[in-house]
Amino acid sequence: MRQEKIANSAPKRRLLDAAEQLFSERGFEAVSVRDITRLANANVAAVNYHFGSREELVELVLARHLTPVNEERLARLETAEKKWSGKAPPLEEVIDAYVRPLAGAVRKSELPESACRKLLGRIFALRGDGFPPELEEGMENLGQRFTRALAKCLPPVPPEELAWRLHFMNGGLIHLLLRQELLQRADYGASGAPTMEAALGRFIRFAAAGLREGCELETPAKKGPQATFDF
Amino acid sequence: MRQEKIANSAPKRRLLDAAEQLFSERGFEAVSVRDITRLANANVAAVNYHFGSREELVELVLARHLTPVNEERLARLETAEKKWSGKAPPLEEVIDAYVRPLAGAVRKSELPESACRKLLGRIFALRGDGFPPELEEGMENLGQRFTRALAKCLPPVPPEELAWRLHFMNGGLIHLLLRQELLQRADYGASGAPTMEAALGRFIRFAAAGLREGCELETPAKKGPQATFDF
DNA sequence: GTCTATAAAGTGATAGAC
DNA sequence: GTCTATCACTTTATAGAC
Repeated sequence: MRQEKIANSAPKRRLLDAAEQLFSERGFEAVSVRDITRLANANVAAVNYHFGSREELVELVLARHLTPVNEERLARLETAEKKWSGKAPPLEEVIDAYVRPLAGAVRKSELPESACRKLLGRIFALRGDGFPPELEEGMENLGQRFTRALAKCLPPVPPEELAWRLHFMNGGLIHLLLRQELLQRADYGASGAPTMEAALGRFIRFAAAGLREGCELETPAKKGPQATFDF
Repeated sequence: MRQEKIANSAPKRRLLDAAEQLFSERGFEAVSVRDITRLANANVAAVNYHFGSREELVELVLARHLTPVNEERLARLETAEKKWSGKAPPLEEVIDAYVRPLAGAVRKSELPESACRKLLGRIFALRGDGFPPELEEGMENLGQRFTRALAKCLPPVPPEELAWRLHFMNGGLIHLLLRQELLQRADYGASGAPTMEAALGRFIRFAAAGLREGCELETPAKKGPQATFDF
């Protein structure tokens, strides 16, 4: 018991922090054990002693950041569904349940905002290639759960079309996390408001409009100009 | 002169093909010179002899695929602008100029469709980190050129908001290229039509709706429900 | 052009001293 | 828990034989 406290204390923490920072900057593959121990001021053998292997450390980092986000996503979705008791919640509220937990994770993390944001982006970008089966399954379930919820919000959108649109949405979200610095001007958000919240607000509106495409026009008259352009 | 013909013949080609295939599967960082020479049935020294170094080979692959795509993007944009002589072309037509050249590149390439698609995705995902300055500059110019064109299509969208929306759009596009296999059912496209064209058609409609968000409602009455949900 | 041999540096992991 | 020393590879690149 007392041992566990010692095991979780300073050096292990330092290694974890160093690893997460480097992973966020360079990606998981491009960081060596020696890079981590150097930054953490620890011995070369420390990673293997504390985490078993480099691979186990990577999987720990993945799970540590992914699991709470996905759990909160599901919790928020259930809250929204209860709130609207049976009926489909507004589309924006479902998307909000999907993306808002990312802002919470960034806020709660001890990493700097940009590092945590990029780390989350790296993690989601890894999905389907290099993900441990347990996390892969969690993402799969989450995807199905939200797909069903969104389908209820968007009855006119056929399932295959919806799948594609959600794919585009996920791409936008990953890019938002991973490459926000490509929008170099940092002075967008007014006052001291956290950038992440503002960015997600913009994202929700963009994604909602994209997902809804073709739904809002109940009047058949408006369908004319849309058909003019052929894809 | 005769020497150049020999230098560009079979072995060099085989190396290039092998490299592109492996890069598309694993990403540029995860492929070693030995992986390439092994797949190309060439000697370990062949890459250095034919391309100078691993890095130069990577940059050649980047330029080979990126440059023609970006050139066609600009050409199509200019064609569209001439066609509408001064006035802003329809939004969908500008997005089309931006994304359709990707389908052309995939079609023209000797690589299998999925390999070429993923390779292009890997390339665009690399932008801003690991891009040679020349290509970085080209992407920067292209981005500014299209941003101006799209701003003309979307006068009600403020510049910062447009920048964010284009960022989301780019993310969706990269994800479409890189991770299309996450949409496992391959039987979406009807008949023998190339998947890439169909996917881009869907993407254009999604992106256009997202970019246009808030523009189509001229009637102030409709703004009520939108403001109900606060971001 | 192609090949072998080798240099010089880096990788994850571990045995065993302290 | 920490550290050194070391193993067994792998990496890119090149000199020099053929």
